[in-house]
Amino acid sequence: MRNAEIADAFDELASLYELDGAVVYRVVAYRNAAKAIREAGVSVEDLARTGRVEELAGVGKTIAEKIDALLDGGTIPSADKLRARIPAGLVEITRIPGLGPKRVRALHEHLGVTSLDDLRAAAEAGRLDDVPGFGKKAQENVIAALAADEAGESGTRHLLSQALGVGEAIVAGLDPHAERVALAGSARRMADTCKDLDVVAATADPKALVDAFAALPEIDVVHSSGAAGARAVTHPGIPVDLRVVPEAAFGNLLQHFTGSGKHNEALRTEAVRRGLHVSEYGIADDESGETHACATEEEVYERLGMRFIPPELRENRGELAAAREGRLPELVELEDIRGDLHMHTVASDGVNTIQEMAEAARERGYAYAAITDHSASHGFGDHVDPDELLRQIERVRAVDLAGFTLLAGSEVNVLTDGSLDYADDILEQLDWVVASVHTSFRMGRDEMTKRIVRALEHPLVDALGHPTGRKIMQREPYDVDMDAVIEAAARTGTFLEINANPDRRDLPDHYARAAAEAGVTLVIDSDAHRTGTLANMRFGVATARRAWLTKEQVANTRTWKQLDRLRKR
DNA sequence: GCCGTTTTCGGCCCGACTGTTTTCAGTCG
Repeated sequence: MRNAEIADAFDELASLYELDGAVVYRVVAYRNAAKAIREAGVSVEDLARTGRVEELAGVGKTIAEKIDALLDGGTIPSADKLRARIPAGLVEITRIPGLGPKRVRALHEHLGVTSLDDLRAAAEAGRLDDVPGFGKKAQENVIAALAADEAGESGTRHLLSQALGVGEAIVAGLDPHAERVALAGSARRMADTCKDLDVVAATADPKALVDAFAALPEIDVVHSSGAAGARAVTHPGIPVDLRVVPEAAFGNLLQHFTGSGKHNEALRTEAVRRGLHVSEYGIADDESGETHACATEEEVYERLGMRFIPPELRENRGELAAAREGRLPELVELEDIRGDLHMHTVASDGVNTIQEMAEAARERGYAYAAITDHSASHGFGDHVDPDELLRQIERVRAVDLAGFTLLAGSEVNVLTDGSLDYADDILEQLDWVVASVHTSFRMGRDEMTKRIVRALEHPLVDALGHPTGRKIMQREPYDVDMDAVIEAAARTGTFLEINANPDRRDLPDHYARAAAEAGVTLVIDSDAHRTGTLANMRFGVATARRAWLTKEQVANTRTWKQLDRLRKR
């Protein structure tokens, strides 16, 4: 059973208990366990089978037993019992903004509501008034929320690349009007997706700043505004929260709104034990009775006895203990990247020539790049047959740019049996080989695992491209045993790619971290199909940073000569 | 239900906002 499936089961169990009226701490415990399972990086089923599942933070005896029951019988008995009592539609209703577990329970008990349709009928008939705690306003809100839900306007997440574009424009637009302004939230943490944008600012004149905010070209409509900030929606439909404080507390505000929620929760729990209470306004000290405002984030962490934690690490995945003990990794940076080893040209589905891609790569400051067009059997777009590949190699070798090495490579398809679609005598003539799965995504887990492991075992495969095949919010990863893939990469000395395309970011951060811990070297590639998208490298580096990777764990922070010596061939 | 440089029991982050209330519970981030 996949980690995601086990995690889903515990998220469902949490929702069921919540609707059943269980104490919130129990609900929180199940949610925390679900998060730990989802982000585990190694197979939780394997951990459970070997009696090690309680090593996960947030998983104790009871949840370990429930995992065993789930793996053996396919369901969690306590969830079965709750499901018999709590209609499935109620969980759906809690997704309506403003309707949490308590109020949904009240709707169920007083009106017999069991689904979104029931809720709509009750609201339109004006029967919500009969429920304690519900008034006229609640009725209006429910009707509006149901309409927004039907129009698909609620709860949509946005790719980081889209959110960042808008967020950075807003920050630039506010910059002349504020002492300090910065993007916070999941965008600053460089998460895969963002629900909204959080912008924080410091100024002595909040009113003027809010007015400037409302007048920005990116802002479509402002929903509410006051001295503390404003809430608005941008033209691309991304909600934005602007929060304003005096400059003296800017560090607290930035720290608070960068999150993550889980990071802050754990940070504060730890602080309370030392008599300190952290909020967006400062750090309150029980002993002195005073609240100390921090102008910088560095000071916030310092006062809590920790090193500064880079935003990408703030997910409550062990960063607090590491910061306290001074063992945070020195994370890889965009400036460390010396070359890009996966890009396409007009020879397959790219839009620029070899020369153009090479020049653009050199302009980015790289010392080397590999041209890796798709291989012969590629099922879509143009393709490169073996004879054409030999001519392509000649064309690549003919490019002469001072101080820059252009490598002849290929993104070779891994066929369904794990073999490659160029013969070895062709592959041997290439400087660099990325092997990728592009067909038969839905094959069974064992078969897919064998297929990929066989490709990793090929002596001429330097790296495995986009190893899970996921497309963020569009396509699930292949059903593959990633533990086995990581083990095979470590054993054979094959690099695993972090594909930097913002809708892939593949390997995902939790697997990249597990891979590095298993001794695998990662390679971060843009997979650019035009000169402009070479700049996607930043998203790959962000994923690497979220995976706690250092410069040493990333192959292409090295010179080509050093990298050549590091690889298996 | 989890967890432990005060604890194996008794705690478990912090504040804003909303709508419904005469002082607060519920929801959200």
